[in-house]
Amino acid sequence: MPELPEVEVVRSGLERLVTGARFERVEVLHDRAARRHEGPRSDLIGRLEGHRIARVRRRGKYLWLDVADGMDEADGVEQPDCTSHPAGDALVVHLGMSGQMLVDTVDRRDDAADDRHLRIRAELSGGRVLRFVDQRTFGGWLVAPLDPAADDPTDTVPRPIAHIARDPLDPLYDVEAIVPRIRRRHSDIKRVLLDQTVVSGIGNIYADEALWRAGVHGERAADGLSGKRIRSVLDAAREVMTEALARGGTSFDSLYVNVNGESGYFERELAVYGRENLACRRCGAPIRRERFMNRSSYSCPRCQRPGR
DNA sequence: TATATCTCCTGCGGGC
DNA sequence: TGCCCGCAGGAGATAT
Repeated sequence: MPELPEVEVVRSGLERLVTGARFERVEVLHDRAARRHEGPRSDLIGRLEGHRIARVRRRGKYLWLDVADGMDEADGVEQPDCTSHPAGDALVVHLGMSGQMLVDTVDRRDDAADDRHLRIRAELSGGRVLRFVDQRTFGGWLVAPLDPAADDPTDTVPRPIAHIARDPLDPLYDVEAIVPRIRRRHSDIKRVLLDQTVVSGIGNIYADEALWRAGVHGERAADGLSGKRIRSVLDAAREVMTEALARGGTSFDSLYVNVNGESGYFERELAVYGRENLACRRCGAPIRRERFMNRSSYSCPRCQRPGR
């Protein structure tokens, strides 16, 4: 279940392996993988083939590849300036529940399990192959124009994700501006944390972990919490995701892997998520699992009081 | 306008 | 062994 740390691990891997490469051949093997692209799959393919990957960027759980005209290093031709913000298109990728972006060399033989769930395959210059593998097909690719960011005209963001808020690891993340926004919401604090238009990158796992660290129950009303409490929740979210990123992300199974197909190790350090009936690492009380928003929420009944 | 709920999807595990 | 059902959950669509 890729959340911000897992997506950042993938982004940094892609940045290292595919920046500067050119899309030579793109195959969309499953329509659902391109369902959010406006236009037929041929349009998506046409806007990638022959174009070069200038940068790999991320906001929250979305990552995108700036695609620019121009030749790559192998062509021996001068490249355009990648440090500016190129107007043009971006390949936007969302991993959904089970998406993987795998980078291999052309001569690697795909194994059967990957073949079964291979949704998009892209041959790149330099002999690499970028494969989008997605078992549950919640993820996908789309190509869209880059627009100036609303809060920074010198920055750009793909148009379909302009509504996504900056995440806690973003240099322009402004916690002081977010706290009053959250305090105006008449909704459960966990529901607000999962709203990607308020703060992005937080999913079910890290929401539970952040709330546990801050000692706040997820069903507390956001507009009933003090600014200090909300700030402590947001700070806890940033801390836990920073720690998870340092350990390569959280993996429960083979569904989340980096670009080399390797898993992260943060699952071992989760305090509440997936630990039903196990002792709270802080007070020893058994961790409780409850249904919330049609999914599971984990909390400590002693450290996190639901309030009145 | 704000908030809540539904829907999509596939593989796994448990129960029968 | 095979079938059925619940579960996992991000985010857009739809309902209230």
